[in-house]
Amino acid sequence: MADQTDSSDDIVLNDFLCFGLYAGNHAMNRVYQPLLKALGLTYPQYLVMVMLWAHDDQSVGELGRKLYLESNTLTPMLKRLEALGYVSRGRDPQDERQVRIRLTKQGKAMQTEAACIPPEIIEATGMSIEELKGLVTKIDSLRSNLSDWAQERSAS
Amino acid sequence: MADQTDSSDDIVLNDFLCFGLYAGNHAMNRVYQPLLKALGLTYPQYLVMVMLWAHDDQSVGELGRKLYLESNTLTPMLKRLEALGYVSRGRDPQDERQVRIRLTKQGKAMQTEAACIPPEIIEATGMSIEELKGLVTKIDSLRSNLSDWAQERSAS
DNA sequence: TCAATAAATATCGTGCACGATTAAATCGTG
DNA sequence: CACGATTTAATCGTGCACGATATTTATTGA
Repeated sequence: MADQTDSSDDIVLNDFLCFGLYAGNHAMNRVYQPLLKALGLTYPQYLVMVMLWAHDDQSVGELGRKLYLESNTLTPMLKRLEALGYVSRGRDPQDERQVRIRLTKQGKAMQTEAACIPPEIIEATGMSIEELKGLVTKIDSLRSNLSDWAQERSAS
Repeated sequence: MADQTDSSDDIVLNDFLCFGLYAGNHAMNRVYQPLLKALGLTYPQYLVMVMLWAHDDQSVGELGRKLYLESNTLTPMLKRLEALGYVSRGRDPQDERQVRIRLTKQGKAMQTEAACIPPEIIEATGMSIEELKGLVTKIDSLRSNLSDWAQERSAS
């Protein structure tokens, strides 16, 4: 009985954890929203742009693996980004199955406009860089564990 | 110049933080999904049920304040829970503006079925109770800071 | 070679999230 | 009492997230 805590405690803790992520994500969204409105981007669209700024010319699948999203979510989103004039979409001549996403001139130019956002977010968190680094590590480790568990689950 | 770290570091850190919450939330969703499918609930619906199990008979507004959601999200969700037979919706006779949400017999009964979920989630996190407690505290503190910042922003 | 399989993307339907707006009930103050 | 302001839900439109399925291209193996 030393290796297991009180189960009612587990319930509460779990609820707070799942809810914490849920609410934390929403709160982050709401901080980003006014900042992104100036760029005409939504939060998920911004994440796509961040990925492309880091590494231009990626396939839908590559973006999906990094963002943990699939084509059913990405395709419509990328079409919107294309309609906004920030990316181009085109089949890869070497493998016509793939669609390659590239930044347009306008999309590249946005990176400098967006540079003002991260410092604002850091400030909004009200945490020190050290605290944030620790939190990022913990959350990523949590995400990784959860992903592994879901993976094993679906395999069985 | 001692009070500000390298700004390029900030950019990376910020991107990882926002993305961490985003991806962590998704991962949590994906762990819950197969468990909740047995109950016929979605993740946000489950959160509503958790709130009602803790305290039955709440108004839409009360639920919204706890879940950080508003009627535009809650009303359709609560109607679905009503259609599923888990809650009832009715105007408060004392204040006809309010709609009170109550668990049905079936909704109350589900609590015992759902009791098996939290321990599974705890296991899926692959973390110790102490680690989780620390993480929950940190994330909630982050959420609180972000909310305050968004609040001040919109006020100005 | 060519049919079966696999891989990559797209489509469709449902449910959440949220800004903006609307409608109804209540409250407050003259 | 009356009427404007406030509170509470609901409605509408758009975009994300995702399960299930379809479509197209590439690969593999008799």
